[in-house]
Amino acid sequence: MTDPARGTTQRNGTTSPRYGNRPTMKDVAARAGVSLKTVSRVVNSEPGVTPDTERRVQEAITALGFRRNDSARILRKGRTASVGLVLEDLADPFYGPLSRAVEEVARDHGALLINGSSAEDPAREKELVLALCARRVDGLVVIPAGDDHRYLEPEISAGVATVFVDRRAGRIDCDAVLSDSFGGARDAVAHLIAHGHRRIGFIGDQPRIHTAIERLRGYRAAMSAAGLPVNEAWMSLGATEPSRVLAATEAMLSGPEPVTALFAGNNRVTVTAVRVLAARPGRAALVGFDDFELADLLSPGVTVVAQDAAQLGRTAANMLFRRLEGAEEEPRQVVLPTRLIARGSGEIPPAHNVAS
Amino acid sequence: MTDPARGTTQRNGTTSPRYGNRPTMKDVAARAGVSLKTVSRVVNSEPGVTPDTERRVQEAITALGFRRNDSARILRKGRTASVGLVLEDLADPFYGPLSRAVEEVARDHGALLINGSSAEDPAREKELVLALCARRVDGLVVIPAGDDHRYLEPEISAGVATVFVDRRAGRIDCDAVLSDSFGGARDAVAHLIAHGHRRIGFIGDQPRIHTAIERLRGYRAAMSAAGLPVNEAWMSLGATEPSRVLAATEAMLSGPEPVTALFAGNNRVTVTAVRVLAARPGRAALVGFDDFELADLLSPGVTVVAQDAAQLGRTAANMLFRRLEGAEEEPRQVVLPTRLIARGSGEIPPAHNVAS
DNA sequence: TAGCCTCTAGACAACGTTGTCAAATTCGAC
DNA sequence: GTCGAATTTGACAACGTTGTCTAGAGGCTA
Repeated sequence: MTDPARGTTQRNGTTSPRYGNRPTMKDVAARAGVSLKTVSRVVNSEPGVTPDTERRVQEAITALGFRRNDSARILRKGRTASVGLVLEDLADPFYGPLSRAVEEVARDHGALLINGSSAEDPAREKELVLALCARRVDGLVVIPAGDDHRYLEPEISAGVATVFVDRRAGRIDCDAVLSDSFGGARDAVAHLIAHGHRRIGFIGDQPRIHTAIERLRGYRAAMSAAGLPVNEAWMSLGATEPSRVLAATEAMLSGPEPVTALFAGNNRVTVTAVRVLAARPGRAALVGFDDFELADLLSPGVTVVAQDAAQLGRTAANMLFRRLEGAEEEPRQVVLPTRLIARGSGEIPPAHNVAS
Repeated sequence: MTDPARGTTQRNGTTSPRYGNRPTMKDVAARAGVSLKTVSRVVNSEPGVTPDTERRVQEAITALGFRRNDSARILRKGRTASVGLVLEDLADPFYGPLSRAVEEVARDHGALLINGSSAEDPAREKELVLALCARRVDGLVVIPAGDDHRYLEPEISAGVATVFVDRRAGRIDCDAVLSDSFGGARDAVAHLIAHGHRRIGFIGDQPRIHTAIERLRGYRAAMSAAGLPVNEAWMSLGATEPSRVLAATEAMLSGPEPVTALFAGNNRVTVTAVRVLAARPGRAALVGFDDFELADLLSPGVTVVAQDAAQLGRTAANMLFRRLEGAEEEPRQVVLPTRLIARGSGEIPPAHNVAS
């Protein structure tokens, strides 16, 4: 037995396919009494096959239940017709639509989507990205967890088209599609200031993450533009798990200089903040980054800076396929605008909240 | 040029890798002055290589930026270490956690996940499933859109392990992991009846979909167990897009025999129903199938029959890998229980709602 | 030093497909 | 009936990897 992939090399007939395995073009060819290449031609609808021959081949294909092995095809053709998507967590409602949008564009180009969740762990991001490269995906869409992507350089220069989404690539020059985190954050905080707030808290993601820094920058810019001082205790960057956000929120609302309004740095933080505020007496104002379903039905409705996740995905995927079709431009960074949606929670005046 | 996959066959040195393409083991071997097989041994950490040889090979690998081509490996080994997941829509918050759960199990088994959205279109489901089979995924997790899966028979008997989730397979005998749609729906409606409702509406998914039928059955069972008559106008199955659900809800609430409570057949229907009810004077009771984020923060909180999407995915993936590891049991159907979570919206008594 | 055994390394075929090229066949026109 | 062109078909190599088998180098014992 020189045959590694076969469990049993026994045969169930004369020239029929090997037992327990799928028939190949060779099997089809034998059954139809034609050559391998003719089968290939029929399977790929290539010209130059008599209707009669084609019929015989088709019959053999049906009879044997043949299906072309795309692994072999990929190896031969050098293109996998698949793109990889690495994101943080598919279960996060922000990434679902993004992933779906990438998938749709891929589908329009006849490609399948392989995705993986990094769980916000840089090591796992790298592991996933490299596994996808080993599979020779034609292109990669990456929502990075880490901040150093030099490990991707050999892959990119070997021809793996890559587009970063939502966060910039770290230490390499690469296509990216971003939301205007800075501007959006600035607008959010300006909105709170316009409604009379002077002590505003910011709870954001881990400082390793690009958007967290940008949003903090926007927060500072808005405060400074209004001539307001900023207290270190009003800014908290870290993991977005509920327990930490809860603690940070409580601390800001009850410190020596309690904030009267909160700016939440992403959808998960916002939801936790809503819970905390709902459980507290008094009402603090709140604006969140990212829109979320039902934000309008809460009371008060939650004011948010919305970014279009699907549009991010679509834009990135389109850039990717443009590159795959041979575009040789310099790496580009596209920044999509955000939109402030006022629903009430940002318009609660400070007087309602603070005793004195 | 007998070389299809290469754009240019020019070389950039003597034995260096081909221009514009990735180096192969052959290139590494040439550079390290060893044979192909030795490189393979190093790459796969096989024993029988001197430390010195190994070092030379590693150096060549690093210098050339070699990464093993998994397409070739897959072809040779006969296993792709990937599983396919076909679902309805990755952007739906119900499927995100499910997909993530499948991914985690796959990851534990060293496999990647390829997913595709059927958009609830049976033709597209079939197309996707067969594309995945052509890629020779080791296994398939399918949330079916169609109701006839005989097209999968040759694939399954050729060895593609397959598990259906959330909905039963149509016209074939296959592993499946389901939620107790019947029981959950019965509980939901019984809850409404217990709070005094006698005219209850049901808005569900398209009747082609297994869960829609089961939930309708549960609705009827609860009504009939309470000795309540059922009016055809109180039941509406169809697409879950907001416009239809809105129309159906309005019709039930304002017909000649208006309902005083609604049972919504899935998360999307529930959310639309919440919107409709919020915009109307008077309060109708509501229970939804599927839990959703923030259901507890609405006023009133939305009572739901919760199913654990992640658990569905995890269970299915585990069944899949058990099969892949050689389990030869009969096809099994696992039914996971649902849980009624009372939050208030189901406890609104009919008197509050109807004028007379 | 012969004989045997172990360990390292390489030659070669195979996985299932597609591109190239050449052979065989058909057809029409002279 | 012959020639040339067009059409259909097939033989073969190649994609990049891994499994098998064998050759050689080196160590040990007698």
